[in-house]
Amino acid sequence: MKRDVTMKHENVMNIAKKRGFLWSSFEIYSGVAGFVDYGPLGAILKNNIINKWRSYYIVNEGFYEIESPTIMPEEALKASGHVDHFNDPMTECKDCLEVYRADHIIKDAISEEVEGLDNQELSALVSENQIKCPKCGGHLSHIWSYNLMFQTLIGAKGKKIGYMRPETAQGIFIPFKRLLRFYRGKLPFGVVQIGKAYRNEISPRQGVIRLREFTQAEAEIFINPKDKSNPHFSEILEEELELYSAQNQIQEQKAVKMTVQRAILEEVVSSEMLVYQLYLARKFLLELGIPEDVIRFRQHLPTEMAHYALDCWDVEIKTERFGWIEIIGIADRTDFDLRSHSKHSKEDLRVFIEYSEPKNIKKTVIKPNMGKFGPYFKNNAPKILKFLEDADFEQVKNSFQEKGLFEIKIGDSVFELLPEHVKFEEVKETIRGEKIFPHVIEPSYGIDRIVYSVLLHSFKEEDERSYFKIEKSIAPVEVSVFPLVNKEPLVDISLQIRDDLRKKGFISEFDSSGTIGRRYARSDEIGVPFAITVDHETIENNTVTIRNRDNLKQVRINVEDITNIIDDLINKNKDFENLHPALIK
RNA sequence: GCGGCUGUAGUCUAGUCUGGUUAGGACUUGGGCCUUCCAAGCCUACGACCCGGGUUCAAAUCCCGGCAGCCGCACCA
Repeated sequence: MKRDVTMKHENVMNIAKKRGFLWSSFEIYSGVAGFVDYGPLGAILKNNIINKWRSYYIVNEGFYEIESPTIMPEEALKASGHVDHFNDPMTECKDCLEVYRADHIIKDAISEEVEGLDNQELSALVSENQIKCPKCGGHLSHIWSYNLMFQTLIGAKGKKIGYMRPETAQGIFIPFKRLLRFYRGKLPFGVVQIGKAYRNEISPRQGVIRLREFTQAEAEIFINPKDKSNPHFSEILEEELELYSAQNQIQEQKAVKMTVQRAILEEVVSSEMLVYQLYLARKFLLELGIPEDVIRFRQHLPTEMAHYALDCWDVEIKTERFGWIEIIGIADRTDFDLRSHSKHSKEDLRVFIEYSEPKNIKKTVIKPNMGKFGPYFKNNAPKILKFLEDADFEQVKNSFQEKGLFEIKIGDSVFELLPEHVKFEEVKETIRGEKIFPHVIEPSYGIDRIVYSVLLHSFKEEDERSYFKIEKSIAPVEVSVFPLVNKEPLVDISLQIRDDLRKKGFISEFDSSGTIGRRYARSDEIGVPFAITVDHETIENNTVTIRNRDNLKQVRINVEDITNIIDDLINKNKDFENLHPALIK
């Protein structure tokens, strides 16, 4: 039987809605596309995923987290390029009402690069070249800007334009000087931020895959452009990655599985630091329970890569409904952002890199003979002095030999420098280092898409049973507690056990409604990994059964051992099969 | 944004074409009975015509607008 490929997606989303994982927002007001609510279980799941992310990047990598505002002033986003990039010029056909990216159809029509032109210039091109609707040949409307950023006004007078941030990254670049000082001036260092970002998508229609408000977890790793190594590189040489390089894509080949070592040797991935981030992303996804065979790394084609990026890889997850979707982007952003913020803010955002050995250099400087220089040039002397600081002495010397003078052009004026005005002097200088803009390696996780991937790939349908096989370390509810029948004293004992579990920090639920089978089914459906059942034997010998969601097996354990055993299973990652084998029923 | 299709409890659905009594059913859920291990059964309760306007004595039903969903196109630095 041929299965509808969208079935699984539908079923997952239905249960997610029914059981409180994901809802579309503002439902009682008909909803607004591109926004979702995380329900009670969805919110825990999302937080569990985020906390695992923190354990990777903050605990293991030693990066620190910051939190910056979600509203940003226009200047900051001008510097980052978002004000220009997010203003897409649009036009519409007056006849067939088709809407186009104006720059795209102009570029296609006249085969010229039109990037950077404003709407008026684009409109002029349309009329000069008599560009018509590519579909029906109709007249095109005026060109307007569609801004993908949500705009707002800051302050009571509402004069200052602000935008909801389109990515969290900028919030890390802007306080770079403070961060550099926090890390005591030494590269490399990493900073992370987890939070909401906003993009006013034209037509978001893929549910949680394309949201107008979404959660990003981003790390910005600042490194020396001349040293993109990673201290753990030697430990991961033999790790395998499914790499779908730009070359593979262009030549219409398949993705290639290769070791980390080979990826670097063959220059498939541009740096150790970048490939280490790919490895880390894969490890993280596997630990969330996402199967290996639905993960791949796709390199951006030169044409799709942001203009500032040097190398960029998407971590993609295979879905039945949407094909391969990007859930993590890992880019080498070079020094674009810091350089740009530095230019716009006029703050020096460079890092002083000390050479391992100070460099002693000899150079010849042009030293003015002020006794003659001053009286000769008079009030022009200061600017000529400044000019000579950067001048090439060889050039001056040669000019003296050939013409007996050297012409200095400053603005519209020309000055004649004579040999008697200066002397050449050889000086020794010690250079201890240089100031550079660090490069940035950025892993950027789309948390909402990861939540979707976790739900999608943990969903199991077996016979009459459907459930989320959510990795136990991120399961929203950790333990269910049931009385076998809804009778005292079983109910009372069950409630007591649930409360003990809660006191030990486990999210635990009690259920006595319906039959035991129904309760297991309800518990499975929300992915609770373990269920404890209180039965008649409990009264006799103080034991209960613990049931494993994934294989329905039960083990009888002592009531006193419950919290320790749950702790072993969930926090210490102990295998259910290795619990008290003598007691397996 | 454009075009087509669709909107009835938490879910699936009858009723809409041909306007007319209290919008019917199943599943789910809550309460109770029964029940000693995987959605059984019985009793009982809660629960809906997407929103706004129009036509009409009367609108879930016809018309217009909005919103949302699905499909196609476009868009997705």
